[in-house]
Amino acid sequence: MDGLTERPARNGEHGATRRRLPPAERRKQIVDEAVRFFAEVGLEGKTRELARRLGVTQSLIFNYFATKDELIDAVYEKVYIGRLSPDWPERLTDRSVPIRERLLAFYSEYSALIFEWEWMRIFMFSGLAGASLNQRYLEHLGDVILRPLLAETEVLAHTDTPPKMEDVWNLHGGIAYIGIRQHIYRMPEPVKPQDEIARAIDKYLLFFGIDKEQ
Amino acid sequence: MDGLTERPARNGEHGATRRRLPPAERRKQIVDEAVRFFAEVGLEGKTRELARRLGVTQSLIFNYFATKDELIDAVYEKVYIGRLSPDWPERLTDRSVPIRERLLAFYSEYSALIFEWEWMRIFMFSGLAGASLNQRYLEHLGDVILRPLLAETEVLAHTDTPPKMEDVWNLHGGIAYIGIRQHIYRMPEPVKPQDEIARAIDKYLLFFGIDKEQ
DNA sequence: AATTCTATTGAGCAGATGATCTTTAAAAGC
DNA sequence: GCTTTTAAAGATCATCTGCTCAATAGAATT
Repeated sequence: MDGLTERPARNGEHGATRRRLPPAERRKQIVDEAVRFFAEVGLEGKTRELARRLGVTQSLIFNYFATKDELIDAVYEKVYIGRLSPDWPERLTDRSVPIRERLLAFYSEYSALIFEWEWMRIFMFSGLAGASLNQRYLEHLGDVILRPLLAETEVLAHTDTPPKMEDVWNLHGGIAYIGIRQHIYRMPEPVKPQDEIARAIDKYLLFFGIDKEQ
Repeated sequence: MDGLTERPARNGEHGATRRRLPPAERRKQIVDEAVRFFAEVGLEGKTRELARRLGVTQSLIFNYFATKDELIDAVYEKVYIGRLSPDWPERLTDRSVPIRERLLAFYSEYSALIFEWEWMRIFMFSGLAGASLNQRYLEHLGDVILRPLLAETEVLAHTDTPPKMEDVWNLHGGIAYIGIRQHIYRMPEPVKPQDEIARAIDKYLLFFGIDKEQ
């Protein structure tokens, strides 16, 4: 109506208006910002607001993604891909290393990934939305991480109550909940998350009478 | 344009069109359906779709709620109010009963409440949206349930590592994660959730060397 | 410096969405 | 049975939203 609609603001970088990026670079820029943006406001965040944050026009987004769903797919891909390192199954089952050490190493690395603000929130948003990626990720996690972990526990367990898959999920859930509290419920971060993880692991091992040095 | 916009469908109840309800009753009907609806699709669910499910016109909703936010507030109120029974703090600290029994009783009742599909999802949606109700609920939970629980644990603990608030959160989180897996991530429900809760509690007590009969 | 190529903008459309207001008709009072 | 009251429907508005497309201008090539 007024001819002033959707004028892009200055680009944050260097405070100068930077136009005409190479397509691959611009595409990456859009996806990166979209990850932050959707993590903050949810997948129903509006493309005009995203464009404003990018300092470009809204129509530019549709030059790189045919539909908003396609952009969301790119966000999913960026966030989900490479999250589960393929060498963990091997390291978790390396019996030359004490189980406690293996667990500490795994959850030290893994928590650094999943306690990330963007991952945690997009994972939750996509879970609520019923995205199949979410369920597939958890199935995969169960198959390549938790099930092997159960097998390791079974080998070492000394108690008469045999370990069950649910016990591994309980260990995992108790740790994941640290991130949920922080990033979804916005509660303060524990002073030393790594210590809490270690205690959760020790609680788990003790329950099955597993010696820490084993 | 065509004069056919937004004609309400038949009301599900008795298959008959039921019109002109007493205001209090209609209001309750709207809130009840809104709870289900928003739990399913999120708080950005559209009022027209809600009206369709109710079998009424969209404008009727705004006859009972000035704005959509006001409706959402009513949903929050309905879902949050009375969730934390006021007599739990007392029962959790009743030392004439063994701690394991107290914990089992509490989490048996509490999990029945929080493992509810609607609660779990609306709690998560409102948490992601940053609703203050969410943080206030968790603060309250920490104050009246978890902190007293820590005190009880401290009294009975036999180990040299003193229990910390984070340990109680870990117990709680591991249990809450059962519901999250089921209702947010849509994974299958554990066969016997009560058994898993019992195991989580035993794990917790064992870690602090607390005798189950104590 | 002129030309070409194409990343980006500017303008706008069609349908959706929260909200308003007038009209209709179900039920209570007489 | 007629009147009054008001719950609910019907119509519509202003704005928002995903998306399209022609016009513009930045940069590489010649």
